[in-house]
Order: sequence, then C-alpha cells, then structure tokens
Amino acid sequence: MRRIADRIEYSPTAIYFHFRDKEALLAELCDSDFRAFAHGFTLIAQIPDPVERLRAAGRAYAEFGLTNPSHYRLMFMTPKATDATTITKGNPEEDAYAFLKGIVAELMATGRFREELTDTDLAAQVIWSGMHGLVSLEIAKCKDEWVEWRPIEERTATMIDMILRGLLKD
Amino acid sequence: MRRIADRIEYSPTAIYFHFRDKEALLAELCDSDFRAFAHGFTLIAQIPDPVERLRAAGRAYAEFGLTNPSHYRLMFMTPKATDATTITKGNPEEDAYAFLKGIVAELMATGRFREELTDTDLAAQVIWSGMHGLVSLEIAKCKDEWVEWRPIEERTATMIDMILRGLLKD
DNA sequence: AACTTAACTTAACACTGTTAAGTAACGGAG
DNA sequence: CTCCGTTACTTAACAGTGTTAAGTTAAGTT
Repeated sequence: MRRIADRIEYSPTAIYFHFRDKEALLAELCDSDFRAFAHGFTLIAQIPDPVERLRAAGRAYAEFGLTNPSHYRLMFMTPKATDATTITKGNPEEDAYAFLKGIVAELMATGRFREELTDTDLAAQVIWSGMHGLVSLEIAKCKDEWVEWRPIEERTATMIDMILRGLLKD
Repeated sequence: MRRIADRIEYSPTAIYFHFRDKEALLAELCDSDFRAFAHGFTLIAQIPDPVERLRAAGRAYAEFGLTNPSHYRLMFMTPKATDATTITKGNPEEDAYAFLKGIVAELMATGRFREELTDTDLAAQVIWSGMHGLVSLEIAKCKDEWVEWRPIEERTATMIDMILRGLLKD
C-alpha cells in the first residue's frame, strides 16, 4: 500500500478513501484483469470449429497466465472474494468460464463428447483444472531444479491433446 | 514466528539460532512433508497393474492435498528453494515425482502409451499438472461462488479418466 | 580457574496494513 | 456573503510482521 501511495504520489491513507482495505483494492484489480482476460477471447470466439476453438482457448489461457504471472497469481492462486464483482456472470464476453462452458455445451450438443460425459460444468471444470495446473505449476515451480522441466510449450501442447483425446469421442 | 515461539515457549529469537530465517524453516517443513507424502505411496507401489497403480496414485495425491491444504500450499503453490533438500532425488520411496515417473516408464516400456508419447518426463509432468490443477483450484477457489463447482470427488474421477484415456492407447 | 561455545533472552529496528484526528478546498442554502 | 457540510486528502500513530544487535547463562574443555 505504501509503495502504491508513493507511485501515485499520495499518502498511504488516501487509498483508504477509495478502497475499504487492501483486499478490496486487489479484488477490483482482479475484476478488471478478469474482464480484460475474457475480452481477449473475442477473436477466438470466431473460430467456427469448436474443437479448434477449444485448442485456441487453451493456448490463449496458458499464454495469458505465463505473460502475466502476478495477475494470474492474484486471480487464480489465492483465495479472494469475488462476490463484489461487476462482471455479469454467464456473459461469455466478460466471463471466461462462461466462454469455456459455451464451447463445451456446443461440443456436447453435437455429440462429440464421450457418452458418459453429460455435465457441461463438470467437463468445463476438469478442462480448466488441467490448464490451470499447467500454468500454476510453471509459475510456482519453474525455478525448481528438482524436476527436469520440459519446455512449457511442449507441456501445453501435450496437455491440450490429452484433454481432447481424453474427453472427446475418437 | 512469534506464534511459533509462543507455542514452543521460547523467545522468537531462539528460532533464529536453529533456522537461518522463516523461509529456511518453511523449507525444512516442506522437506519433511514431502518425504511423508512420498512415503504414503509405498502401499500403492504394490499394486501390480500399472494403470490401476496410476489411478490409485492420482486419488492419493488428491486426497493428500485436500486433507492437508496448508501443507500443499507450502509445497506446491508457492515458489520455494528446494536446493537445500535432504531427499535423495530419484528414489521413489522419498521422491513422489520419481514414483510417478516410474509408473510412466513402466507403462511406456510395455507400449501402453500412445505412439507419439515417448518422453517419460513430459508425460509425468502433464499428468502431475492435471492433478495439481484439480487440487490447487479446489484449495484456492472452493469458496468462490462464481462457479457452480461439482463435487471434488466427481472432478477427481473425471480428471483421472481423462488423463488415462488421453495418454494411453485405447 | 579461565576460556569457549551453545543456547538462549531482552530490546530494538524496519517494515507491513490500517486508523484516529485534523485540515484545506469546494459548492450550495440561508 | 457567510455558514456549513461534504469530499479529498494529510500527519501521526498503532499493532502486527520478520529480523538482528547486544547481553546473559550454563556446560564443557583445556
């Protein structure tokens, strides 16, 4: 907070006139990050084939997280209240989860998913988890020499392939 | 540190006689957690079928993370130096990653993986990422009402199925 | 008996987020 | 034109971090 105050050339206390506390400030930051993030999917939304759209979304997700690690951390790697958000839930242009769910629903409606998979939320959550694991592990443990990490691009490609082959019909 | 000092009934400074700083203390905690975690796989190691062994390992991984969220956080969700570890790298009884890699290698040797997958590290890392995504998202965002979360058991089962169908031959 | 080392303690420092109290500037209402 | 309340701040301080400098006490060792 003090460093923010320095940067904006106000006293630390001035911030508390605009935000209840640090968490509220971060939550609003998260909010705008999330909106910008979802907005980045508009181009991808125009890809006609839903499978290719899912592939592109996965790549975009990974790229966002890896180029904005501290934003990603704030958004997905720390518990933070999202109840005060201004994002209209369910709108794919603002809500990235809704965007993913939309693709999943389209794939499910056209019978591309395996028979046993009928729950769009469940499928979307597992897909998200896969991509999130990739990104968050890279952010938290890329410096760790314990594991001989393969290039993140290679891991991303393998993850996306695994997700598609694992969930869709052959 | 002060709270630890209270609990052990010493002054906060006393801790600094035994650990360089807070990070070093946490790192040692991580170390013993990691060893205990890997040790828990010994029972699973006796499952003869490598596919069933991988399934069981995945379930055990998720269970560990979900029953010890703060340990899991410390171990896998925050960057922390592991160079001062006392775990012998590569020993499956101490090193959980080596255990996973062992299963992958066995599956690969018996030609169970898809043709294009020949890198044990790459495969192990993607499998780990999938399970880690599941656990870490649950830990960080389970309270988040934005998403209508499906039960974690259901997500775990679907993730493990996805991993196996996504990486192995039919 | 003197010296060294290990295992502490107290007191303080620098750094967090946060708040209580005070102060200018502005914009109507009487 | 003055009074008054709101808005947007400031300074000073508080309580909480991790951490360290300096001093103390007990146990060996020579």
